[in-house]
Amino acid sequence: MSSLRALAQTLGLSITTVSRALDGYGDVALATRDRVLAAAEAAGYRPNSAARRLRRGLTEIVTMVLPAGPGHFNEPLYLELLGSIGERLAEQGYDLTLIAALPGPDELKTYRRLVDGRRTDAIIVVRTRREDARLRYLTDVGFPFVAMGRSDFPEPYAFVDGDGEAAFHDAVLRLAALGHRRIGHLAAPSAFTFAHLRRSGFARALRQAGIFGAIIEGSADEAGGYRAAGLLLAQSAQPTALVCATDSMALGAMRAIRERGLIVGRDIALIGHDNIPAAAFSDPALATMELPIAATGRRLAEMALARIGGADPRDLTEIKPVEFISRASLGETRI
Amino acid sequence: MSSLRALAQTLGLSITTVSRALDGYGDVALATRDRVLAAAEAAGYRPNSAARRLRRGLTEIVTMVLPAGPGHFNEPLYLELLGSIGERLAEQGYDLTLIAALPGPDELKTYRRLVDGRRTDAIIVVRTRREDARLRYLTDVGFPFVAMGRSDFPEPYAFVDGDGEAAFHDAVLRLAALGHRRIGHLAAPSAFTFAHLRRSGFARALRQAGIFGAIIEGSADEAGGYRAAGLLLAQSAQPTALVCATDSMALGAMRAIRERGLIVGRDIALIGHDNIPAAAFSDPALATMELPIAATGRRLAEMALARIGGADPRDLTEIKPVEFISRASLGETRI
DNA sequence: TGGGCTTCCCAAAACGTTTTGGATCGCGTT
DNA sequence: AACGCGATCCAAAACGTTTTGGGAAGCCCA
Repeated sequence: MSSLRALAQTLGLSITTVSRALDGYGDVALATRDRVLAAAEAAGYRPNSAARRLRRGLTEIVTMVLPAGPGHFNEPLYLELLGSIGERLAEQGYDLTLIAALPGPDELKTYRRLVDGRRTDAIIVVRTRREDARLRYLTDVGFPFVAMGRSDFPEPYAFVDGDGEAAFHDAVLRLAALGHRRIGHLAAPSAFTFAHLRRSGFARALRQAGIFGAIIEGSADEAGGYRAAGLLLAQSAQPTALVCATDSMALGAMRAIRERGLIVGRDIALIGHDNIPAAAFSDPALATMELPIAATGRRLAEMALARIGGADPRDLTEIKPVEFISRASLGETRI
Repeated sequence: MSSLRALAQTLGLSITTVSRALDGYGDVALATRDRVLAAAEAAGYRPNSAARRLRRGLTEIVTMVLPAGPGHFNEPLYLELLGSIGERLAEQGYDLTLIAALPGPDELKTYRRLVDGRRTDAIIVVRTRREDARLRYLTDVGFPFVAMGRSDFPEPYAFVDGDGEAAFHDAVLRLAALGHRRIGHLAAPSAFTFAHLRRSGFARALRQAGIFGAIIEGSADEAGGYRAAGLLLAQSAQPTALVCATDSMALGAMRAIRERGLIVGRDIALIGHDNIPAAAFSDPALATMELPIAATGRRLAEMALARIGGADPRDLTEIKPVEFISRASLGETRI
């Protein structure tokens, strides 16, 4: 209905002029431009996106591939991230589309379909792994992408990440300052870079403070934390503090600790990461670390747009500081 | 590069024939068809979606509008929902796009942009309200949509919803059977239909069992539950059980209860709704009710596709049963 | 007067697909 | 011998936009 042609007809102008008026070219008389804008407004004109996309060879779509599936999908973090990314993209007239792909042999198929079918202008890769075939593939075909999180991938790529290494290093030193001398770490699967970095920061701080530590790996959810904490607490030299790779794991650990008759914050200090909503309301409230998700999402969106515009990925890397949030689970000074 | 034209050229066929061969028309000789399919496969041909969309007047996109913003966005439920909707849509070659829109005066603008710009073939509306201008608008302009949740909107529309009324009715009767005689309800804002229905079921059960109850409304998150529970517990006749509109509220209530020196599951029974991951790991584990989210998402996707195909919304309504999940917060039999 | 420069406008091509409305050929039927 | 018909194929139009490559006035200056 309300096409350029119709608008042009009612205005007695050519399609070209109307189009250029709407796009704000200096090419068209001011009076004409105002007339066109008024008419477009009145007619409720919205350019047909398919036509514009076909002509310009751009989809005006950014796609985020979610690590779907049990234990992966239900992280509150991602929803907030989606919200902020979408908002930022919308400011530029871009849409955010979502697609699920489990890690595994078929994972790349999803990416190939996106790339070959020109279904999107850029891809946002999340949950990066140390060895990540997705980054290799996208780099090889020269497709614009942005990663949330880092990878061992050697070539330059755009990313935003929290400084998990520093955050966990800092957390251990805090515990040490409180008097803790045996500290455990519930690590997430080390194939994920974020897990690896947090674990490294943890280990570095241990060495630096010259104190004793143990690391046990579990899945990054409540069940994983529960199981890993159970194993750790069964050891002879029980830790007096536990630093967990994620809040979900920490909540699982809380239960394991309770079941052993110990009290979080008194017998064992507990720290998580993410600051999920439930963390502030656990018993006791969970000390945690927070990466500002909204800002991260916006930055990811901006980087994606920049990559579409041809920006060099070398200029698009950002490691954000992580804020420590002290809560009751941290306990009082020890000794 | 790999366009129909290129394919046709290498095959010595017309664009028409190649196109029809790929679409499986009976119009083309079997031998030719095989030849085309093989060539397409070899060339890695993927139809340009913008061109196809322009020509067919379909976007092959379904859009979900998320109630963004604080206290709305961070519900784990929606992420899982997105995953299952997306998966089901992908089976039909449809993409799922996401857009954020806060309830408020500008909310409809978002919907208008979607509709007028033909940016999507169908819209999924979530967090329905009793008075919901979105349903009115979409119905008036005749745009295909599917709602997650019901509304007082009088005209027929497609929806999937959990039977919250029955679920809360049932929950109260369970508590009554355990001996509870004073039961409180932490309601979510009653403008939302889900909150209204859960409250109705609660109230109906009270009348039926002839027992005493109190209802306090709060926002549907931890903070709202904390506040509402605080108010309720400050009353003279303290309830012995609390039924909360959402798990998040229940987790907030837990903290309020603890702060008064009461023990959940002993002094006060507590029931939530949603079965969020944190519910199983709270202290004590939270009894709750669960709507199968994955199935709901799939159904929503199917309904959206059906509406795009022109199906009558009258045939697309489904109220799913809600499952009760008993956990420690329910406590033992009373009296 | 005429050439050159702006300013404003436009016709037509192009993006890659689907679909319409035949065209061609071979074969069996009348 | 002419006709009809099924089986294959195809040229061209169309979807609605952006962009290219000018064209027509109007004005200034020589």
